[in-house]
Amino acid sequence: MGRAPCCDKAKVKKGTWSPEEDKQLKEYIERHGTGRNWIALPQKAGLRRCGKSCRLRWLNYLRPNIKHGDFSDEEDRIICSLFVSIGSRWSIIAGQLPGRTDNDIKNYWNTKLKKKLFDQPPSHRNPHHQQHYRTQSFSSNLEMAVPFPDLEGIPIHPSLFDSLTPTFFSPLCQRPAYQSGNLIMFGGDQPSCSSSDGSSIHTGYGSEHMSSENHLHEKLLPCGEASLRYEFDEPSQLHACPVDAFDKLYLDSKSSATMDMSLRNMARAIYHC
DNA sequence: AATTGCCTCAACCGCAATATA
DNA sequence: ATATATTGCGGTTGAGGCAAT
Repeated sequence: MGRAPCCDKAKVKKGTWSPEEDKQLKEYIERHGTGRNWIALPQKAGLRRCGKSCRLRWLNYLRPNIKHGDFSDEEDRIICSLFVSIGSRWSIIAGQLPGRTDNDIKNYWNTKLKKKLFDQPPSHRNPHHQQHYRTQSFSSNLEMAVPFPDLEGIPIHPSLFDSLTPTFFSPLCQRPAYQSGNLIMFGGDQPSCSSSDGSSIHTGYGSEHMSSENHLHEKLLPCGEASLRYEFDEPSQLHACPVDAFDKLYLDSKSSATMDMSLRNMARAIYHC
């Protein structure tokens, strides 16, 4: 028996919100608040929408002081540093960027920032090139060692590898990756980054997950305990730790060249192996 | 001008965590 | 302590727009 649906799918409207619906929702919330009950809200507001849909619409688009588009270099830098350190925990990353939503940042990372950082070949519109990228394969027993002097001591979250998987090293996602000194290793007998069911290891935020995640970090990055501990209870603390580490990648504050080059080099090295 | 294919982003889905009865 | 309801989150999808052919 499956989970009960949050609303009657047959009675609720789906798809893009109309300006009238936006107005209706905005006016209702401005007048009455959310009442901490999104399930009941659409009915009270006279909307034929699922409560979750209303919540998403409000949080991502209608609430005041939302910023859209035009991410600044500083925002890029914060997103990258946090992603490298904590992975795809968009809500936490969004917490460090006033006016930005997790959805916006997620989209931005997936569609632009990732490509910008990893300098995806410009031939992506060419089907031949694309096919080449997608089908490039590695020997199942292959072990690679990629030198990254710049990354020594920097905590790299396993999901950084996950995030690259579809485009850059799909075959490698089946293979463990770990850092040894200033080498990032692929293949070999080290423990895998993936959970037993094949899903990413960074799903879940509970303390149990964190301890297992740290355990993985220890395996992945034997580069000092200090860099392995993250305090997730207080998001504001996140800013200092990873950004400090991340700053090691910068020669000066004017340019992101060093960081870009480090990550790009990693992507290139992986790709060209 | 028409077609094809890629990119973007708003929205949905399912699951885990949390709150409440 | 347990069951149920609700919220919050990250992954994924698909419509629409755009560029290349």
